[in-house]
Amino acid sequence: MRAAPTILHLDMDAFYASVEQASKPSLRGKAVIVGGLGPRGVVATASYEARRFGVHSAMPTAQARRLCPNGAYLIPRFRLYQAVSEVVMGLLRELSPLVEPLSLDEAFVDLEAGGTAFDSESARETGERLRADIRAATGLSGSVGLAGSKMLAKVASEEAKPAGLLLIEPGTERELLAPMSVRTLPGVGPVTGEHLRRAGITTVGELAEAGEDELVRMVGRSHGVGLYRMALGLDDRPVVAERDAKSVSVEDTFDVDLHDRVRIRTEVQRLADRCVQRLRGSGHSGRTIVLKVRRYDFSTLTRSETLRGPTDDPAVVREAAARLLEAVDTTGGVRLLGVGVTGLADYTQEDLFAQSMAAEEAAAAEAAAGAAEAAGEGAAGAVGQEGGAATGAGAPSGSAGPGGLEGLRGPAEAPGAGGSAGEPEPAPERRWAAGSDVLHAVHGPGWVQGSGVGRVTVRFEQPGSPPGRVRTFRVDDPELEPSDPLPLVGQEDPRRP
DNA sequence: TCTGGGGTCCTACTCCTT
DNA sequence: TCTGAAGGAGTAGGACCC
Repeated sequence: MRAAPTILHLDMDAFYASVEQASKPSLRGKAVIVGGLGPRGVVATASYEARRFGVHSAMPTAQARRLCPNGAYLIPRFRLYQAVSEVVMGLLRELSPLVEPLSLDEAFVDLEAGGTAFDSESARETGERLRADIRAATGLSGSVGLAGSKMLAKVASEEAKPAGLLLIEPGTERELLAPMSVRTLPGVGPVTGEHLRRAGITTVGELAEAGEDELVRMVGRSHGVGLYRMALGLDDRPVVAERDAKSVSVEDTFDVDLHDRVRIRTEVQRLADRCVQRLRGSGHSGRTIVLKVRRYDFSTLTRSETLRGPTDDPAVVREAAARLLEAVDTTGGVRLLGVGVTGLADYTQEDLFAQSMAAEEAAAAEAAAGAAEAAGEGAAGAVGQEGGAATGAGAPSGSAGPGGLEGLRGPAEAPGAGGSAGEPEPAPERRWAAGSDVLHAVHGPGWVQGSGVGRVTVRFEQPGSPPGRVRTFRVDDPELEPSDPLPLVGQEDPRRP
């Protein structure tokens, strides 16, 4: 084990909610809940004020609303969080070339490799300076853990929350860990935790006492050995700056279960296209196509197919996903569909056979679809409740997904809006998602506080300004338009009148 | 109104090849 | 030619993390 506590773990406090509070002065000190706002949405992050009401991550938003009815409920704005995260990661890279991001708001840094710390004192100074720099650059607070290993540094930052710093001195690890819950250790979730509890093991100390053989017997070889080592405070995993992605996937949960087979097929095709877009965006191709289906009863199954070579051809992925779907019984309804690609490569060696098959099958499918349409309303009739775009039933509750401003799409653009037959549609009503940024020609920048019955309520304020005033407009007010988020720290927006 | 989305890793099993 | 062992690839499911 390392002698010096020079592994730093940074964890930003209630990151998404804190960014929203920094961005919207009227929300500071208030309960803010960021997550999916649809009927099946869940909480991504709750501010500390909201946590006092019992709201926490992964809780269904509906439950959060019952616990905290007066909170501000906002959709995530991933592009903004990404931008803030890049600022924070930039500060970490000034400390060391060995920075391992775990997510937008968390990272490990090997301070010794960067020459910025070599003992407890210099590590603590570096950690304190980092926290100050982050606050100056973003206005946000982060918690810092310092220890001789990644596992301990992460435990330390968790203990330091919120807005603190904890350094675990070498030699004190076991004493510190012993009284902690086994759930403190990474890799011990609800299932393993319950498993251990039934065996009478609830603390890390009891885990260490149980011994390696007993743990292996209980939770399997790999997990058991790992748990035992962690219980002793042993962890020699290095900080790894570059990690190759191993899979790319997209999935949608629908507000209402899908029953219609045609609609399910269409959604799978759409997901396959989105997945390939992502795949190409990351500069990869992949060899194994995975279809994920969560049924009405929440049971989840996956089906996969491995091609002869990696592909990034949407037609190939679509066809593979469609073949996999054929083997799945969707009777009873489907609440989630997903398409993923694994076995990634950074080159494309097209499976020519698959490609030509795909082209042939696509042509055949098109011909068949044309024939079905010509045959009349039969297929459309089977669509049943999900077929109507007007109700929005069956639309994915994807507001928690990347691209946060999805909610601003008009119904006609929204995925899952349903297949509309050739009739001309009236102009869709503009939708304004709670929390999204807007710019008004007269009043300047603001954000959507709420909308409904043809009205949208906007609060005009920006980072650095005092809490702003609220005004209500018609949803189709031509002077109101969606806009990009403003930086959290820095100059006021010049567009402000 | 129960339970998101995007990942990683591990285990167990089957099938095929050597 | 048949049989069994070993190992790798593919597949499916589950736990966990943020």
